[in-house]
Amino acid sequence: MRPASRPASSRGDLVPSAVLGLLGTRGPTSRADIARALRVSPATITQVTKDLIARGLVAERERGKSHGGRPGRLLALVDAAGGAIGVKVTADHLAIVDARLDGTVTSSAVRPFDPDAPDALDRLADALAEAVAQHDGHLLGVGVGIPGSVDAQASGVVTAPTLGWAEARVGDVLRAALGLPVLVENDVNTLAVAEALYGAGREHSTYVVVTIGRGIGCGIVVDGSVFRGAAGGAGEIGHIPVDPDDGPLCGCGARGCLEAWVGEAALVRQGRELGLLAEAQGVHELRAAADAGDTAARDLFERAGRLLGRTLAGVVHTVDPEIVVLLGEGIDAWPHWRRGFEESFRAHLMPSRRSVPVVTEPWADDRWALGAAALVLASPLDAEGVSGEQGELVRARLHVADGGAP
Amino acid sequence: MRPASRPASSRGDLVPSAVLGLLGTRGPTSRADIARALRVSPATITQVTKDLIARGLVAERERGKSHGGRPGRLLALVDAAGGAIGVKVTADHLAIVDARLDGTVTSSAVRPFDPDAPDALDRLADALAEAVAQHDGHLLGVGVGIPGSVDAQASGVVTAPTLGWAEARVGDVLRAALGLPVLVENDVNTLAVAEALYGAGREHSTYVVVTIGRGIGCGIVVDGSVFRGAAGGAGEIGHIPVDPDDGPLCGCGARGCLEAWVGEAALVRQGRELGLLAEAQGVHELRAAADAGDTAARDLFERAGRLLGRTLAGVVHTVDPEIVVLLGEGIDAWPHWRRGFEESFRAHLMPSRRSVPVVTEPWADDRWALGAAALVLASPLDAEGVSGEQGELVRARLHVADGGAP
DNA sequence: AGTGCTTTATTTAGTGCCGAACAAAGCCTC
DNA sequence: GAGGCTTTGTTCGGCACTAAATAAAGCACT
Repeated sequence: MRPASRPASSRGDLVPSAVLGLLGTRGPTSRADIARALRVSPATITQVTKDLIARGLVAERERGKSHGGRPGRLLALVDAAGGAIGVKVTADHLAIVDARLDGTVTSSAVRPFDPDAPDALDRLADALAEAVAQHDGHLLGVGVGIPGSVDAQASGVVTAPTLGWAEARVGDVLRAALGLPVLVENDVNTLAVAEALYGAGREHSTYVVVTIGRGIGCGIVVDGSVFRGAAGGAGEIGHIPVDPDDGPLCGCGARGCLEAWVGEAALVRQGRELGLLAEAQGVHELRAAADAGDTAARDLFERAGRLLGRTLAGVVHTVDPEIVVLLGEGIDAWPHWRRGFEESFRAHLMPSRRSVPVVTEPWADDRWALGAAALVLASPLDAEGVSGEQGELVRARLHVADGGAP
Repeated sequence: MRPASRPASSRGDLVPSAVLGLLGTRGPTSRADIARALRVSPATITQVTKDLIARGLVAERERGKSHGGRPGRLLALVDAAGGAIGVKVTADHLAIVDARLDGTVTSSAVRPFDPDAPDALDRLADALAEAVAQHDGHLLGVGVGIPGSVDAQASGVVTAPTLGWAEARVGDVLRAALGLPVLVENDVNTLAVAEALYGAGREHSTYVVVTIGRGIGCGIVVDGSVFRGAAGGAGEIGHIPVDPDDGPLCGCGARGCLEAWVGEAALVRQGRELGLLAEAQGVHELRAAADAGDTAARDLFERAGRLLGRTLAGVVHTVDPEIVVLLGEGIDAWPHWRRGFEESFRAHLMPSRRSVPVVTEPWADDRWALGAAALVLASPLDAEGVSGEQGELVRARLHVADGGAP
């Protein structure tokens, strides 16, 4: 039988979680504003908040401003009602953060990591267990960002060539070891989720988040939630073919992928071929050369920008986003990419699309891990059930919060 | 204020419409099967069908087969409980069909049409009024397929360069003239909707529908409903840049668009440049030459296939569909495209994506217009509210069906 | 001050849908 | 054919949410 055309729509009991999530991300808000933001009736908000106040999760604060009528009573979380651990897994290290509902990071750590080790998953669990033990307060769950494909956030079966993992049951192992809800997602998608909570998502509902760094990635956000494709593999724009004559071999096995031209390894290789870099030098030195005015280095970045611009024009035609957000550990070289990018990108867009905004965001080292934590912190807002059963568990934990009132 | 992160989710009252839509497209079905297909509880189906039977819209039929237990009573629409008019607008003609809920076409017509005429919209309304007058039975609404961008199905503001229309208020004009619900959509998206109802949608929920013909288009279906992008412009893959050195000028104003290489006009132009076609000859003769074994013509199609294959590989990486469906008035030449396509497409896919199925569907002249009609016929199944207020009106008309019982 | 207007919050009656228990109707095995 | 198993369909109590009416609280005019 055909899969039902309508996705269960998981009715019921979303509003209390949504209210908590909203208060966590937006701060004090009046009942009327909550009702409008969540598109539910004011009556519902009255009922729900009455219950939340009785349970000690939410409290009334001062009066808000009048907008021409009776001013609202602001409601706020009693306390940072929950936190989450986020981890980004890479080929050589783990980045781990402890974050609160409002997106502030309370602690941050980096650990060496060998994904090829036979007990790699256990080591990952150990590192997370340590972070969990150090956490102070009520912990909602653990988010994991993976450079690869994840079948579903809730199950967490991972296939990641760069880590040498195939069908690794990351979710199951970590859940068993930690006894907490665990959400696993492609690393770029975690950034897209974080962006939806704390970044572009505040202003827009449909956009793409493009990462520039070791690889080229893309998270697609549609109506406020991350679009994953049929098997969690949407947004792999690093492997869009960009060269008619095949081009360099990519790590994925195909030829002429975008990433094989403008990924970090490709840029370094080109820099060495041009004699710009010595053996031990990397992309950092390449950028320094361009900063210093080296025309060969500048041309190199400019070519990369042109290629990226042309490719993103295709992505924009396919997805039709409101805006494009650029991010990633390579973003500090963007001024050099930009010259090639802007011209090529705009020239290849159809007129109705030509003014789509492209914005860059500053980058911080813990950004990947914060994205993973955001996965957990966003699940109360996840109406479509992308986070599945594990999201339910996070919501359940949010409800039994021990309060922690002073 | 930021647009709410959750799309209203339009609670309530969806099930009766969904039941009618399901019975219309699937034929007689037992209550238990309906409940499973719609993912609602059997209790709800009992209640809803009781009401529908009382109102004369649905009737019990013979017993079904036993699946090891009590056999179900099949339920069916009392009658083809409604029909819809669909029209496809092109630069030189209108194709109009009258279709029933199950997708059968009861009448079909083609009228000359000049979209540049100052009263073009009134002429369109006249042609549709005639079709409406000729319709026998209960009419649910009118669907319009447009080769261009449509802001939203329910409002129907059209920007279509090929028709010379900018911000044309197609929906408003037709609604005023016809007094019926009118849904307007990009023509490729109407095919995607039809596919969701009667084609690939029966087996899959996330896929892309690619049209080959005058232009190259793409409808993206996600979880059973059409993905439109931020402004209804998603899927414009005909304007993905495919040539690093700019390439031929496209109708959209940019250079090197896919469509400028493999659209019908481009193929004909290339055929003429190669001396394969005389002045008055077109793509039909080009295909005939390839059929007859002309190697130059064959190479021409093969090159087009390679280019399409490479581009679609990029689309597959971006969207991650379960399958790719090929369609369109140019599909009869597919065997010639295919040689170039298959090799190029597969070679540029990453391993995990390499086995994505590509299927072609037979083409008929009224297919575009049937797609437009499907827009209306699908709106009872439209849980996400893509069809908006006009979809509500279609549902309302479905409910007050005059029955027409024998 | 008084009257109206606007916005916020609560109360009340009602609806759509669900879960669980139960009844009905066919196959199976002994 | 008697009971058991399986699947279908119904009943009933309950819950989440809503619309509409009402109260409450501020501003803006006279």
